[in-house]
Amino acid sequence: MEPQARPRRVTIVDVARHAEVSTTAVSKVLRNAYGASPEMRAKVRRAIDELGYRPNAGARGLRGQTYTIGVTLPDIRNPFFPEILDGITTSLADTEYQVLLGPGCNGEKEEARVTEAMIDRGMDGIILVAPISSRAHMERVGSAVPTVVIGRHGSSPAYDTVADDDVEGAALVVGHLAGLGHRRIAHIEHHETDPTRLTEMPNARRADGYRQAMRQHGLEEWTDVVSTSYTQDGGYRGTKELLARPVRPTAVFAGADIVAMGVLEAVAEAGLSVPGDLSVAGYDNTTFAAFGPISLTSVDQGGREMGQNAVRLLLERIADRGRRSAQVTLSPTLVPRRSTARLTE
Amino acid sequence: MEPQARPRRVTIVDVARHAEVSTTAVSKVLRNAYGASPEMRAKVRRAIDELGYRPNAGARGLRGQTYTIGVTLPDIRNPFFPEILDGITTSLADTEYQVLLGPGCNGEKEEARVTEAMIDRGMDGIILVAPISSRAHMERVGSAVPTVVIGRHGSSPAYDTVADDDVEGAALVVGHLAGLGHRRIAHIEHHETDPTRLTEMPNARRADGYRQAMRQHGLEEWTDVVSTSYTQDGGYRGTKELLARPVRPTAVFAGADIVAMGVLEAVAEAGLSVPGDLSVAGYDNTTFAAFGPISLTSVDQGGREMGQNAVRLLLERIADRGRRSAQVTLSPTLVPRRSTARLTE
DNA sequence: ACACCTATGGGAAACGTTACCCATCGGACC
DNA sequence: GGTCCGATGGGTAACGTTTCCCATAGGTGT
Repeated sequence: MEPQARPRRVTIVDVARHAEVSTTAVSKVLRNAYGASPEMRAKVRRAIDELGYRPNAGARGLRGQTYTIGVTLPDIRNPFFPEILDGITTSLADTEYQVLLGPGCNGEKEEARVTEAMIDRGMDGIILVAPISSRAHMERVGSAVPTVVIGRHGSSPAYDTVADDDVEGAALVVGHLAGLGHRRIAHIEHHETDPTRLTEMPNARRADGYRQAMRQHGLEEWTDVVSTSYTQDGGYRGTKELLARPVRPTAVFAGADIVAMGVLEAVAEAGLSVPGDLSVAGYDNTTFAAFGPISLTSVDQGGREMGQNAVRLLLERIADRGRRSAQVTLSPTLVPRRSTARLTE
Repeated sequence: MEPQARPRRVTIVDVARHAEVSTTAVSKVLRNAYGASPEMRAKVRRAIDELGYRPNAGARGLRGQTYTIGVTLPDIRNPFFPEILDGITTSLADTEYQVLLGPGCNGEKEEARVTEAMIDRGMDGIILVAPISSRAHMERVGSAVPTVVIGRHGSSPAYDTVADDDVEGAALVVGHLAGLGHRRIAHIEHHETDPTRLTEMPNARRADGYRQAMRQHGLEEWTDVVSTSYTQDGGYRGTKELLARPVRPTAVFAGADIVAMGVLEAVAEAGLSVPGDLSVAGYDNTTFAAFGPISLTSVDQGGREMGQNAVRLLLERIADRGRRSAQVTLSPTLVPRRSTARLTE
């Protein structure tokens, strides 16, 4: 016996027929639009329930909205992003909108593919989390669809931004370490050359903030920056380099928790201990940092708040595409843990 | 100055006009369909490039496919899932399909919301990763859209499955620990009561495999299962309970790496050491397990292969919806690391 | 020279929904 | 009693694409 023909999905026409009204009426009820009496609404809703009708998003998108928000993440492995995502999904939980994520895109080309795909699929809004795309590309996205960029500085009329104050975050770490008596505080940064990225990318701001803070604490002569990348391997390589210095640093400020993971790995491999031989601090306050046996001092960006703010801005912009673009900056906080300790020498 | 009216997106009609052919012809070229001469194809492709045309997925979906594959994950924080995802995206990289992820859904209701949303959005296929939904719900999804379920046993005509042999995986762990001289090997499982889930869920199979293996190694009298959940907190609570036993186990088999994280946390808190006082093994071989300072013995399920197999099955089923459902089972392998050691007493 | 086939191109009707606009019906107001 | 207005309901043309089918042209075989 052949599997019988798939039953056609129930459409707005079926609902209209069943409720003995027009499709227009059903559409009005669905969208809570003006021009439907309470009795009408009740009748239509009953028909919808009885038939188990669900609107086809593609067809809706052809005329109006798809009720879908796209979110891109650069790397699904980075434990910071789930926080942001939580903020986004909880803010959107009791709206009609549905969140869909792009698969982790680790290159500029992949990121472009995903954003294009989202535009093609008629997303009502897009949230780019820590994108690496060029400003021009983000503006193209923003001019096609309401867009909010998380974790990128620099304002554009084409999109809104939400970011933390990375300079302040770096200052918190340096201040904390200096307060513990450290002077030789090194920093591992993500290498960056492109001039606009040097202004906009958080990693560049953190490195700047580190340099400024070292100066302010009179530690300029100990400024020591290793340029690798914001990955575990980058932290590993950077630490190898630092440990080979004639005079070793006593503390390392890793630009991200994921970098700190590499630092801890290299330190363990060298037979040294944290914080005994080296204090280590990260950035992002991921679940990894909070994990007991690791207990990494880190900077909390307030991922949930970032997500919530992004949603707020996005919904505002969906409601009024003409409004001026906004930039939200959040203050980071330091979360001291056991990976940093007073210098005892 | 008001922002000028958004330029209408270029459509197939624009392309047809620009290439001086019919829209039908353009459509044929887009889909590599029969009935277009090489010259026609060239002409149309040139027009597409010149105009920067991109097909509207929603409109396509109304008649044919949307070229979109939906993937649901139960928890974006679990570091096992990125492996599977990598397998999926690389397998799909040079096809026309685009992957979109549902946001982490930690409950049966959330999972249903996401799967429904994906069906509404006309996904051509859906991959459910480690779903917690009832079998009935999965069959509903499978009968609406080609579906592959990863990490769930039990066959259904409505969908294909890909899973590892959890009984064998548990046996690998027990065999490894027994080989190191351990006898009091405890297991932390995810609590399960629903009868069909007891057959289908990997956690239940692992617990079964543990019991069987203990018996086969003549260690039945030491069988000790603590029932919490597959979360970090579950591991923490389970370990607390185990450490309070009059006679403590010398080894713990955590049903998942995320559970092992909780185990390590509780052990550290109790001032004990791993593997000195307690050997710990996990399951999933996540990046966390591979992390040097942790170095957790774990079972590798071959996440990438799972993802690749799922895509293969899904594409087959999209091509032929009538074909019989298939079940793929992969063999797990043990990855011994420093968290397990020979018993020295 | 004729019928017949194949290759190529296009016209037009879907697909499911929304937006625009018009029709109708009471009741309020002068 | 006539006019006007607000509330309610529906008809219909989009939206951008694919699919079904028909038309034409040129070649092949007899």
